[in-house]
Amino acid sequence: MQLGEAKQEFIQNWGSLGSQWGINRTMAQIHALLLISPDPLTTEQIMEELQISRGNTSMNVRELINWQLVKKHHLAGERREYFSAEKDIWKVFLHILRERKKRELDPVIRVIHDLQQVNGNEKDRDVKEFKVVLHDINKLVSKGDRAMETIIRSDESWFLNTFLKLLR
Amino acid sequence: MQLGEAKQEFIQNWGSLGSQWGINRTMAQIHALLLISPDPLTTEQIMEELQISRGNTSMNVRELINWQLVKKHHLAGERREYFSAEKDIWKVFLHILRERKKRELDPVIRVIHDLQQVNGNEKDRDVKEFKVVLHDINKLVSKGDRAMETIIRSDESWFLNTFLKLLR
DNA sequence: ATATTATTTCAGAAAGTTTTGAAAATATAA
DNA sequence: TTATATTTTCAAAACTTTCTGAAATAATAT
Repeated sequence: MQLGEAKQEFIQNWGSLGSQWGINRTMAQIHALLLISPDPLTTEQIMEELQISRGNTSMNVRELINWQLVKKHHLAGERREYFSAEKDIWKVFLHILRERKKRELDPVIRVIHDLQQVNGNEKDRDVKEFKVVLHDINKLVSKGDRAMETIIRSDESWFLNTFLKLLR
Repeated sequence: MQLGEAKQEFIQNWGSLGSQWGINRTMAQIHALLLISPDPLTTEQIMEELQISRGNTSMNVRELINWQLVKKHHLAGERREYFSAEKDIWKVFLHILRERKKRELDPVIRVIHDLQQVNGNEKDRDVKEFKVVLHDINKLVSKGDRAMETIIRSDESWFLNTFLKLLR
């Protein structure tokens, strides 16, 4: 397989992986493109490579910057902005984990906590079942939350060497 | 807050959590409804509670059964089928993990492996960058894969007691 | 066997999401 | 300042996914 073909394949796959996990396909494709580019790219180059519009590029690059997966470069004597991706794949993973925890897990934890305050007679089967399920979910989610916190705070070597060797 | 209201809230939230993670909203809502029902429900009851069509109910219940999150009951002297959800939340988590690994991670591992066979001069910056990125992704994904395998094979008590206490 | 009730299927409709592209805003150059 | 290059915004269009509902199929009862 030749490089151009392999790059295309990689970009398409990264894109569909993203969309299966609720991340905009184009956002994931731009990320893939920047990941495998040795040098930062301009908006124009991204548009050209992925055959997408200026607006689409602008919106998704901004979102990638919010996720801290991509950063802007201002080159001396250059009007255009250049963009590059974080290349350390462990950091990429941590940024995504942190962002999704903040956007999704944290709100869920709040809702579960509120719902556990439901009024009702404990002898009522419906109330009992509801409380049991919420209690169990709360226990698991809290543990997941603590695990994520630990991973987010830890560095790669700790995680890979200590945790994964243990799991083996 | 009263029970009815709390149930609705829970179903809505479970549904939107699902859709953020690429799982059909209705499928997640049916799952939520069955999770908090002390007894199995009929198609009719699910349609009524969630205000959805027969077809939609049928398709999503089948999908939940594929994921092993829901099972059918045939009651003696009853023509209709009843459905209930797996209540052990750790098992729910394992079934989802197993299913998504099989459907998404496993194909990605194959693609990454294939793409690493790309031809090209190592001195070419593009080729070099591409290979480095793929090598790094492959390393991380393989480790994630092994971690998931271990979790899937382990039972609750092992995981919660040994691993999570360690992470604390 | 036929009738009755329940379930599944799937084409078209509805709803939701993403993308375009032109206009507005912003930034730098002359 | 005005001109030119670049980026951002957002309404409408295109695309994707999900849902409906009626017809087909299946299962049980009479």
